[in-house]
Amino acid sequence: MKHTFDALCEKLHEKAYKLTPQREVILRAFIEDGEGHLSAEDVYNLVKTRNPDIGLATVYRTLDLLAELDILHKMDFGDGRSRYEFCDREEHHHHHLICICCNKVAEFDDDLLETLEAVIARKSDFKILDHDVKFFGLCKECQNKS
Amino acid sequence: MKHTFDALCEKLHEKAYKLTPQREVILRAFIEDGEGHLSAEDVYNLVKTRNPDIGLATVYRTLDLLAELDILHKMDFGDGRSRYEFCDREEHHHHHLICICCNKVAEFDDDLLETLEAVIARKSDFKILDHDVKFFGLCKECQNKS
DNA sequence: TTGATTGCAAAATATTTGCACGTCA
DNA sequence: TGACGTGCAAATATTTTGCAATCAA
Repeated sequence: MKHTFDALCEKLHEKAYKLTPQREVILRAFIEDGEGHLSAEDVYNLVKTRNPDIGLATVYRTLDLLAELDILHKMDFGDGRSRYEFCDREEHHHHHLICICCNKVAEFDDDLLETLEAVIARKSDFKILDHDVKFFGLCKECQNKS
Repeated sequence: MKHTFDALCEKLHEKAYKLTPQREVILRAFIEDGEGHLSAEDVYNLVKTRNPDIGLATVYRTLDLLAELDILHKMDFGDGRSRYEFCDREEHHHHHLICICCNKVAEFDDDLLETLEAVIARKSDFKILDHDVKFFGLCKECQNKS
């Protein structure tokens, strides 16, 4: 928790960006939120309780910044809005299980995908830098709904 | 090619939908286009040469319809617009390789992912119905640019 | 005939940008 | 102090929707 702020300060300093209350409170929203997968509007609403004057544009700009600094990872679950979570949780081997019934997003850890990346690298001339793997289906609760 | 139209007619009939020139010409755009991965605007532009009076809203409505009929598959490459390709090409084991430099989309066939799905099904209580796998990186041309 | 379908324009949604003002370093 | 950052409103971009006119079955 503390080290996340320290990392922010350091990375901001490196690129001559400034530490502002808005940036701090937005990062705190992610630290305090257990769920992850926050959208810009989610963050905006969380942050407004502590900082009612913050603008939505600032939230967007800050999320971009935090993604550029490799603190947050921007992702897309196909519902028309971008979502963000901490990069370090995205250690390249956790995948998202998206329930098409209740829209909950669960996670699954696995590194089998590295095998697939190795196959692709060998068979094609494509240099893989990142991947995005989503599984759509029914979560436990929705399976039992009938 | 012919069978695609027949499939359309049959599926339309089943649900009491009508076969209109607009629907026909939009489907034809996909048949005649080799590349695939067409966006609504791509389709609109292709179709306007034969049917200059068509409206963009009709294109959107028809793409939704064709997706509902399992003729097209709606997908999202994270560039802020939806793209569509024939369902039968999406036989659950071809993945997309998206170049982060030139935005070209290549494809890669593999069924290794079925192994991963089996692992997930066994270890979690999630019933997988579909998946979406994208790899981001540099295509051959862009690797040789710098 | 008649309900589905269309084209148009307006609305909705998510995100970005210009700009005057404010603030961190 | 001065460049960076912010809030607001307006602009974009994509997709959706209301509605009167049109068309397929």
